Amino acid sequence: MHSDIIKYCSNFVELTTQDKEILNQAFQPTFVQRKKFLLKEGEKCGFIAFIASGVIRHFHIKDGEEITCDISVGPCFITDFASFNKNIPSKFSFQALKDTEAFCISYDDLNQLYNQSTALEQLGRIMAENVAERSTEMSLALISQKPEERVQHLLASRPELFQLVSQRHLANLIGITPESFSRIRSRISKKP
Amino acid sequence: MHSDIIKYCSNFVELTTQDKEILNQAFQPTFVQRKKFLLKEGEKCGFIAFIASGVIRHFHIKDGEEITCDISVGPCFITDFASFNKNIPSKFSFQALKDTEAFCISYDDLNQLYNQSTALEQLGRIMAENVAERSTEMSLALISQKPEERVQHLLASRPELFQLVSQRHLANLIGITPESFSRIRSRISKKP
DNA sequence: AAAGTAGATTGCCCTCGGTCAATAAACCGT
DNA sequence: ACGGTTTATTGACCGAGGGCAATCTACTTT
Repeated sequence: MHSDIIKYCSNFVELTTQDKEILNQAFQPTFVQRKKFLLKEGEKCGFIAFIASGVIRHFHIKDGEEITCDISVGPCFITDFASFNKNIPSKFSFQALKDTEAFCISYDDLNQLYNQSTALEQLGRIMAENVAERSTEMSLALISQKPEERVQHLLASRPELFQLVSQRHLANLIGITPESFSRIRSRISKKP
Repeated sequence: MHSDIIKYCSNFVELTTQDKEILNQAFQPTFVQRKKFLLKEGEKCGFIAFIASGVIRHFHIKDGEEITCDISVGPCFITDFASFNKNIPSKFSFQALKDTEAFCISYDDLNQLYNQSTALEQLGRIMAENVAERSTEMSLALISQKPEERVQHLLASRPELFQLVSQRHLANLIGITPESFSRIRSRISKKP
């Protein structure tokens, strides 16, 4: 629902009635059917999307292969900041893995919105900080842990993903092949 | 110099005379001698630091080993958002590799500053977006490229680092051992 | 200048994960 | 329910990178 944006954002900042009004008007509802795309690599990512419900897979194509680099489960915000801010083609595609209810706002509308309310500007900052935090943590995991540790960490920290997405995508996410992912899993379940 | 903050920030937002005044007052100068620490892992990172000049190595300790996960060359801002925002112990140490001129602001002072000026709130958002962008790119490189590609990319994109930091640190940064780093480099210089 | 410490390089061996291929199972569209 | 496609698992083989140790060099420290 449209009002989910309000509910979600209220977790981070205090919104006035007017702020809520602005949010409601600025975000355009966009339904994305399972397997369809919210963004295709090479296009400009001219929006920030609030994913009210559903699941979005972020992937990049390398040597003809899709590399899944993130899985976003609603409610959350997604965008490609590099493309969004610099107005350049995106390196990523956003594909729905489940029917997804999204609400999008364009660059210009967003900046206008930022100028109208400090709470919203603050919200934008907090969202960016959260992305920064998450991907810093992800980089650290990738350079400091071995594949087997990363599998264990994934099992422990995001078990819900195993119902939502295929193992080949999960394997990409932690930088290994689907075959290794399968082998490591079976190795883990035998040993412990 | 203190005024470097103003110069740097002006690249991102328009600052009024008053904004400049506020910035000057809010940031406390902190000199960090080569090899000394701006932050030690386990402490709370209660500040955002503007690095006016110098070089800071970010590292995390894993199994008793230092894992260098970022190198920040001034001018730039650094912090650990996870620790800073949630007020929890940091997973990182910040060590100066060169004598470093930093200017720090505390959490409370920063939030006060955000309330005083939308330009500064905006600045905070843009800094966070930049971190998000950089570390998203870093994660992608780690999951989509092989060690040899990452070495080549590092050589191409940040050659200046080879003068500033030891190879063992650069090796960590791209998730390989110093020995492999050395071997891959010599392999590269022979082949093409 | 000497001694001691840290970094870089190289060799050897080994392991883990990558690659390729075959099979089996689950999923999909019609 | 059917045939076709995608996915998961397993096997066999291989090779890049890891681990360890020895050597050599460069840098600090006194």
